Amino acid sequence: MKIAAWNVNSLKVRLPHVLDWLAAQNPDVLCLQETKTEDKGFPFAELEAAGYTALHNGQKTYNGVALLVRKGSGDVTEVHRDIPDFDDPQKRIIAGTVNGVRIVCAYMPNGSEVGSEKYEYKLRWFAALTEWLQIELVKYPNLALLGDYNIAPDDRDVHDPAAWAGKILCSEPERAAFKALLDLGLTDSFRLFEQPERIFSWWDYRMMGFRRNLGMRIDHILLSAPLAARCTSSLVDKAPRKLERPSDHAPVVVELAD
DNA sequence: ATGGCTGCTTTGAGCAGA
Repeated sequence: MKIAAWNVNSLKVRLPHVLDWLAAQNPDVLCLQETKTEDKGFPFAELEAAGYTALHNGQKTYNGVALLVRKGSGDVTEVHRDIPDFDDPQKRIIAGTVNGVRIVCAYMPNGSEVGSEKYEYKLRWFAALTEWLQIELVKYPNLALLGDYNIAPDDRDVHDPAAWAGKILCSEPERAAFKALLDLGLTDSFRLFEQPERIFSWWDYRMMGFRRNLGMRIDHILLSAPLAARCTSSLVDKAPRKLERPSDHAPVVVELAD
């Protein structure tokens, strides 16, 4: 089973890249972040024609997440939107069960600047997510949490750790929030394998960030223990970042043995 | 050196992203 996550930074703009990537990679599940559209305007028909069932939790202009599930990979059941008992108008979560795997697609808050109101929201949001997943993991032992975490968990995940020390995406409270998810029994699939140095999943559009590989690894696939045991690969696919008018994020992909 | 790109918005300067 191949599952992936990709922050597309507007699905309207990126649909051709998404369709090409689905055709080339044939994933069972692709989780999208930052669709930036309401259901009205979401390309259900185009994705259906490409062989994927789409489930969307969207809003106008900002945020928005979607689950794309390949027809033939099994039905999507128990579809769920948003963090329960967490009052939040921002559409950041969609979950569903596919082929016995609980897929939680998440677009974590950016946080803007350490100490800002948005930063406080980010930390509260992570606390609510963690509390919810603790319960979910009892119900769904085979669980994958994937998406744009907006956290670089380690200095290895930052192109210039000294420059970013204590800054947004790298601050200690954010890294502690990431670790709190690991403490639930989840594993960063990327670190299950030996990886080359300086692998990132996001590069700033400015200053030729991609060409100079000035990036951060902030998109992650966390797996519960039974899924980590089945994981045979975890990587970042840089190819779509090289296309014309790319998203600033690249897809992250794992494969699970049957 | 606080810019730099890109996408969005009651269409055009301002916000947000990371």
